[in-house]
Amino acid sequence: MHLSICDASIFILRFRGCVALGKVLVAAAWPYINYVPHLGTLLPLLSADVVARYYRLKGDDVVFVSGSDEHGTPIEVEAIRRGIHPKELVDRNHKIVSDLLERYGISLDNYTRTESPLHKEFVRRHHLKIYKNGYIFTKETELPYCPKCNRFLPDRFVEGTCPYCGYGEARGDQCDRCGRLLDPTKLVNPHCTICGAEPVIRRVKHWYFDMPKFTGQLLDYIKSNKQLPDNARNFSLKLLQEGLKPRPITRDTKWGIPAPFEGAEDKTIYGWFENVLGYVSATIEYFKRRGEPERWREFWFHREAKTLFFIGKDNIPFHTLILPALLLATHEGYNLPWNVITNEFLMFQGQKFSKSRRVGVWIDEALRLYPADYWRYTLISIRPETRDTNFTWKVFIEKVNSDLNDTLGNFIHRTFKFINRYFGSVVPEPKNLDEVDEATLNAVREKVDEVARRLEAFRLQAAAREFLEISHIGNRYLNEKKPWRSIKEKPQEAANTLYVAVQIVKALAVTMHPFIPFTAEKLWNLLNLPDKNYKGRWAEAKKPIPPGHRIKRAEPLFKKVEGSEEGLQRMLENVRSTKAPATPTITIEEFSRVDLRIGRIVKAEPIPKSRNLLKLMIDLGDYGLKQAIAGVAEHYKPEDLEGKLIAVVANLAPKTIMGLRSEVMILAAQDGRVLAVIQPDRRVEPGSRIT
RNA sequence: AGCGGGGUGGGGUAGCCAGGUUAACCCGCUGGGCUCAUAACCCAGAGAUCGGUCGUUCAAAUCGACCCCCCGCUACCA
Repeated sequence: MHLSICDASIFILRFRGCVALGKVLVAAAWPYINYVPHLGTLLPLLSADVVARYYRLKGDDVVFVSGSDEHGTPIEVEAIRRGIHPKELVDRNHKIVSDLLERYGISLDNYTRTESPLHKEFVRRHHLKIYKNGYIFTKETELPYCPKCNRFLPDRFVEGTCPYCGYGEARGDQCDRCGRLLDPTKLVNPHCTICGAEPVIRRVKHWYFDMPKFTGQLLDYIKSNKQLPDNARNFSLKLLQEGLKPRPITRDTKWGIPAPFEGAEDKTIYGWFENVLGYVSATIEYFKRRGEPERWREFWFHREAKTLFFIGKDNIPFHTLILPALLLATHEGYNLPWNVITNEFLMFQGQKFSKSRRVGVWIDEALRLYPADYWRYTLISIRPETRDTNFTWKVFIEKVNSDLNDTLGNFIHRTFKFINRYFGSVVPEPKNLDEVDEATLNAVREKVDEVARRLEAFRLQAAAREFLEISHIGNRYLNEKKPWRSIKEKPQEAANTLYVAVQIVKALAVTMHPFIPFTAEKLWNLLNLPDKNYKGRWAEAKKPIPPGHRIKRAEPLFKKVEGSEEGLQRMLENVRSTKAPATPTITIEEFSRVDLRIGRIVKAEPIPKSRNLLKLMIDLGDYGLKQAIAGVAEHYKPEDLEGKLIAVVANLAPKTIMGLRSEVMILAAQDGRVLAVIQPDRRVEPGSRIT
C-alpha cells in the first residue's frame, strides 16, 4: 500500500478518530538523566503506564516503550564536574533510573536508552535516508567557542553582562533580569560557565533539517488529528502560523551520536533530532529481542495501530512537529502520532520543581518514604490536566488517608473480615437478591464502564475518581443493608449482602489495577484468584466470584500516613541528608566566610525536658566562652565531652533553642545512626582557626 | 515585550471547546445515624452573586470585548 506522502487525504483517513482497537503503542517522554527524575518528570511515564495497563487488561496488543535520554551538553558538563566520562555517568544513571521505574511499577516493555547501539545505528541510517531525500542542507554560522574547554558553547553556557540592562549574569540566550532575548555574541565580557574563560566567535558549518518543507503536511496532520488535546493543537498551530525555520541538527560536541553526513565526522546529532526517533528504535529493539524482528512494523505502519505519546507540555513541538517531520521525510509512510497526551506542570508547594534549589520531591527519595502505589494514586488524582497543579504534603496525606485507606481500604477490609468471621471465609450462596442488591451490582458495572470511558479519553484524574467511587457504593451499600444485624435474624439476607459486597471488591481489584497495580495484585491474591497474568482481565470486573469460593484472611492494604505536613517535609529532609548529596561547588571565598575554629568543651550539661540536647560551654581562647546547644545527647554523655577539643562554627548567626541561646555550632559527622564529633589529632590552642 | 494557560464555597479540583433543570466531587466544618470495619463508614446541613466590567442571547461559570491579578513559555528542566 503506497500512497503519495504529500496526499493530505491519507491523513484524513488515518486520523478520523474511529480507529479500531487492537494494537496500541504507548510511548512516554524519555527522561533526561543528568540526574534522578523528580515527581513531575514521572508524570508522563506514570500516565502512560496507567493507559498501557488498561489496554492490556482489555486484551489489546500493547507495546510500551521509553528510555533514557543520555546525550548533550548538560550531561557532558555534569560528567566533567564529577570527573568521570559521560558514558560512565549515563551507565550509572540509566541503571538507577531503570530500577526506580520498575519499582514504581511502570510496566515498560522496553526501557532502553539513546546509548543503545541499535538506536545509534537506526538514527544514523534514518538521517542518511532523509539526507538523500533532500531535506538536509548545510550553512555556516558564527558560534561562541571556548578555547580553554576546547568546545563550542550552547547559548546557555555563555554568561556575561547584558548589553541592555547591564545585568552581570545574563545567559547567552536570555537575560534573566530584563527578559530580553540575547545572542551570545552580543554579551559584554562573555565567559564560559564551565571554566570561566572568554569565548571566541568561530565560523562553523552545520547541517540543517529543512522543516519549512513540511509545513503543509504538518498543518494537515494537526488539523485532521481530532483527538489531539487543545493545548498540543493550539501550540502547534501557532508555531506553524509563525512559520517553521530550518533547524540545525548537528552539534560540535563529542558526546552524542556521530553525524552520518559526509564532512560532519567531528559532529554529533542534536538530541531532539535523535531521541524522538528512539520511540521507533525502542520498538524495533523490543521485537528483535523477542525474536520477531518484523513485528515492529505493525505498530509503525499499519493504519489501525494507535500510537500514544505521553509528554509534558514543554515537549509539544518535538512530538507534534519535529517527530512527524522526521518520519515524513523518509517517504516511507510511517504512522504519525495518533495522539499526544500532554500534561501541564506539577508544582511543589506552590513553587516550580528546581534541582538547584532542591524544591520538590525526587523519585528515589519518595520511595524511601512511602510505597509506590501511594505516590501513583496521589499523582494521578492531582494530575495536571487542564492547568498546573500543586503537590503539597497536605494533598498527599488527604489522598492516602482519606481515599486509599479510609474509603477504599476500609470497604475491602470490612467485607473480608465479615466473610472471614461469619462465613468461614467462603463466598456465601445468594438467594433471591432484592432490588437494592441488583441495583447496587448494576451501579458497580456502570462505574466499571465509566472508568473505561474515562481512561480511553485519557481523563486519568476523572478515571481515578470513578474507580474510587465504586468503594463509596460499597460502603453505602453495607451501611444500608446492615449485615451485622441481619446475620442474627435473617442469615440469608446477610449472605446475599456479603455475596454482593465481595463482587464489588472483585470489581475494584480489576479497576484499581491501572492506578495502583501493587495493591491490585495483592488484593487479587487475597481474593484467592489464581491468574497471575493480567492480560484480558478487565472483563473479569463484571464476572461474579462463584459461591463456595474460598478467600483469604483480611489483611490491611494501606496504612495511614502519620504525622503533619511539617513532619513529612522533615522526613524527606532526613532521607535526603542520609544519601551523599551532590552539593554544588563553592569558591574558596565562599568557604572563607565560614569561621571554623577549635574550641574546648569546658562544661557539658543536659537540658531538662529535652531528649537530645546538651548545653555546652566552649572555650574559644581569645574569643571567649561561648554557649552551644547541641543535639548530641543521644550519642554522648556530658562527662564524655568535657575537656574535649572539637571543631566549631564560630560565626553562625545565634539561635535560641528551647529558650537557651546557642552562639556556636559544633561539628559532627553523621553516618546513619552513628554520630561522631570532629576533633583535632594533636593539641592546639582553643580559638585556633581551621582553614 | 509577545504568546499561551489560568483565576469556581475555607483548602484542593471538575465543569467551559458542543450555552439551558437546584454549579459537581474530595478535604474541612455543623448536626445526626451506625457499630461489621484500620476512631473507619453512611446520611443531612451550612458555605460560591463561578476575578471585575460591559456585551451577545429567551438563557452564560460556559460565547465576545476590555480591565485586574497569578503562572508558564519564547525550541534540549515532564
